[in-house]
Amino acid sequence: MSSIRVVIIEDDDTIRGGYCFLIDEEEGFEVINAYASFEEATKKLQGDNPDVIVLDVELPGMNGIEALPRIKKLVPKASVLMLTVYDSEKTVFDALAQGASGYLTKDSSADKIVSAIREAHEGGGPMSVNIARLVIKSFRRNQDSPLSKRETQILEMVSIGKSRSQIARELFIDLETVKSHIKNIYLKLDVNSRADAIKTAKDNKLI
Amino acid sequence: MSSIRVVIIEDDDTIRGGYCFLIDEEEGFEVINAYASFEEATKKLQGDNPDVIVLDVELPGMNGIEALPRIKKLVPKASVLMLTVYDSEKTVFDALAQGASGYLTKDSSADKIVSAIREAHEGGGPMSVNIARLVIKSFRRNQDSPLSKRETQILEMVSIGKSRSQIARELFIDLETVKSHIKNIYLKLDVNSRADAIKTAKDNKLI
DNA sequence: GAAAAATCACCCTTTTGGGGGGAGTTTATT
DNA sequence: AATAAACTCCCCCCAAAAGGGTGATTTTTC
Repeated sequence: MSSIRVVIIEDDDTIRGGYCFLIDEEEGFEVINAYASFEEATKKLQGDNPDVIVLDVELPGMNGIEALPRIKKLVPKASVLMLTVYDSEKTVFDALAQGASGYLTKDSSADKIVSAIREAHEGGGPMSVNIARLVIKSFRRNQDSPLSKRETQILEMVSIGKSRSQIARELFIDLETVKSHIKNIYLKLDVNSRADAIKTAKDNKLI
Repeated sequence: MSSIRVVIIEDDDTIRGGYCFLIDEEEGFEVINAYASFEEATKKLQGDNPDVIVLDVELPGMNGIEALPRIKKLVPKASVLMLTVYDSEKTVFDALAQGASGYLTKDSSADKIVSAIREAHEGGGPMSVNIARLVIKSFRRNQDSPLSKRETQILEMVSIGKSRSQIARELFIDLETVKSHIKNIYLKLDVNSRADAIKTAKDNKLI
């Protein structure tokens, strides 16, 4: 069984050194290379042929989020584990959308990071609890929505681009009924267009 | 410092007994009650005043997902930790939307469950790696989209209900240009309506 | 039995959407 | 330097859809 080939991209010398040592020491892990920036890594990354790349989000020059799609292009088979100090919602979701395999905050313990690398390599999705909390929160619906069940259902259909008549057909109700529901939705949300209704609803996690 | 009050709802006698013992034994935890179904739990739940509820998804009678909103209504301050054998995408997301605090598969080790209860109580979002993997996968964009950057951007705006003219205004381009982009999007996706475009795009994770 | 939700009806005008065609400029990529 | 892809804008057409007003009936729910 060969070792998991790890590459680290992290600008802070101390942290980089620490991770290097700590991961390389671990049984079954091998740190191939460590870079202080994406620019530095870019030419040698393909040669390194890493299984897992530990990528800092806050990087000088091109940041981790911007670098991620380029890295995926250079070494598509590598799993990328994002490492960050800040857990801002947008950054996390952007990273996940770009194909990050996992997301850890830097306050994670050494063995958490090591096991996260292993999990990422095995196809798992390691996440620190505060990141998971963010994600879970983003899924959570508002429990006291002003909208009725039917209204929520219809707004959901509106939100995926369905027309009134389509909705009417699919719910086996009259077009007029759909109009009426949408009118009430607009009233309750205090908007007067589909786009505004969708925005308001999403902002308030009604859909 | 008082103990974390835990209630377990799980139909399998053996598993329920095991969890009961295992959690109650733990320092700082107290199992107040354990039920075999939601129906059984429903009357006594408020009196139990739990901090964390461990809720099985596969329950006889009303299943865990259906029970979840009712439980949240009975004891809103309790964190609910879902426990399941199956990790189907829809079930997981439904549970998270209904306000589950965390989601574990039953193959999780004893101390993982205990620490998950603690994390849930502390406001974290415990998730087993396979669940996290699901969630991450759901965020991941298709890396080789047929759509151009601009087209993706416009489709994204279409997908949140914006009209052509709104899009034109916001992007500082002509209405005709937007039409043209949308025409090309339809061509590439082989559809001929907004709703179909959105559906196809989402199915293929283009947006 | 009152209130909220869900259903349907008919009026009106404006905007939007989808399809057809063509054509110029910029930006990559080779 | 050349080709392709992306981005931009222009014209035509017309049916469908959206939004607003006002009102009424039935079913659920509390």
